Amino acid sequence: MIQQRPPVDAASAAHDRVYRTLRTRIMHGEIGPGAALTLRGIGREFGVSMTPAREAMRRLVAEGALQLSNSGRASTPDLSQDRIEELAALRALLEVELASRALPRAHMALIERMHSINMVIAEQVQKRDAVGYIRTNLEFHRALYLRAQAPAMLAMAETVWLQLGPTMRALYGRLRRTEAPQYHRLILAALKAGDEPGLRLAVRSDVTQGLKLLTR
Amino acid sequence: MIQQRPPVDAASAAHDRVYRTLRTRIMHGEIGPGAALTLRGIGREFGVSMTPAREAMRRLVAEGALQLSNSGRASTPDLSQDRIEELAALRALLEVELASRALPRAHMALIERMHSINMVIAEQVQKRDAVGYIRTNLEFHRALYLRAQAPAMLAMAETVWLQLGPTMRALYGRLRRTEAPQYHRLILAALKAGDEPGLRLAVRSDVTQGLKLLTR
DNA sequence: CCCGGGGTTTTGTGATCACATGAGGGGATG
DNA sequence: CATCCCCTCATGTGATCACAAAACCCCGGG
Repeated sequence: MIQQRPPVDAASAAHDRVYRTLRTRIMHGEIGPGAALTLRGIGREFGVSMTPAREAMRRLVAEGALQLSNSGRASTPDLSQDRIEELAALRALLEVELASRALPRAHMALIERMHSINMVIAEQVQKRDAVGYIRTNLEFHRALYLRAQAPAMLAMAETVWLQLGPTMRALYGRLRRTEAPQYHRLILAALKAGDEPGLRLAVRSDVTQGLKLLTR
Repeated sequence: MIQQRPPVDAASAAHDRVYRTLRTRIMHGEIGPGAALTLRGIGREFGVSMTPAREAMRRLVAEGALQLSNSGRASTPDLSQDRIEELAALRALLEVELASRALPRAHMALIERMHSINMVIAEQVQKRDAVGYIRTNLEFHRALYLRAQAPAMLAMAETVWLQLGPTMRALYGRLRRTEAPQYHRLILAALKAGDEPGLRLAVRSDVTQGLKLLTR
């Protein structure tokens, strides 16, 4: 067989490329809940052998982005009601803290950038673009949390997003809304005012609102 | 080569056995910060090839139990001061919530079990058994948090424990204490009294006390 | 005594293969 | 028409190998 040897420049390793692509796909809700993934299928799609595909899959399983059946088959998780509520509670816990830590460092440039991101969200809601909505919504939150200077905490929050990805797709897919999330405006207002209690409440409301639509 | 085929009974898969063993070792502080691990070394120790060793290592890296150098070498993390403080804050955030959720379900049998675990901790402090101390201390906390019925949250807390494992070893190794942690008594008292604010404060104090010894 | 250079060894990455097992489908039987 | 069984195929697991690069070591020069 032809053995080509691409450079192993850390970030360009095959397993890492596969991992990042799949991770983004799952986090953004491009894959619905319960979808199955196979090692040879992934390998075929990315033009690699089973080895890097397996490493990427293991990593995603470790982060909760994929579930393993008792026979080793991997699929995106189909979360129970309890699990969804628990993950929403985790989002609230982590993101309220992140927002709180970011508040003193949130200058006008950041707020303006978040505002423009929110405009994009409004467009995507109009266009019924569920994946774009999820991606841009996460971008909105991440822009704020990056200012918290708390990488471990942000990583944990992203892990929760990852676990909720496929479920969020199912949620927003059936959602019939025509305007951007109301709580984003509250978040922006609290940031401008330097109002920490208001910010905490607005973030908590924003991250738990989606859940409400699933439980009823 | 001799190809022996052990049963693949899910939990008995080689990569899983390697993973669980290493995870326990790291979480309990049996490995100091900055220790390097090699795929062939792990394979040799567990009598397996590089393949399951690699999967176990990747999984541990994904959970933050191991760091990857820019050339792919794995080692236990040597945490910066900021990182330690952040992880301590995460412990506080998660474990206070877990304790709070466990409180209504904490009956007398649990409290007695936690009390007896605390006795073991006192013994291990006497014997200067750092690893035993860490292990039993985690057992104390886990016994309580299991009652919270929040598996995702507990998993996150354990991930934080895992990242702090090697550092905890370094910490308790240099610690010269002769009695069990004072805040455990406060936790037990608050549990008996059903005092939620007291419990939250006691847990927060307990998980952040160790940090204080590192920062001064 | 310190520092750099070159050769050797170790190490991670990815491909390929053998094997056992679980899943899926088709046909026979009630 | 439903149900169960068997056969086939697909899939995960683990071993082994080739290769490139990083790490290490030892020695010579300053």
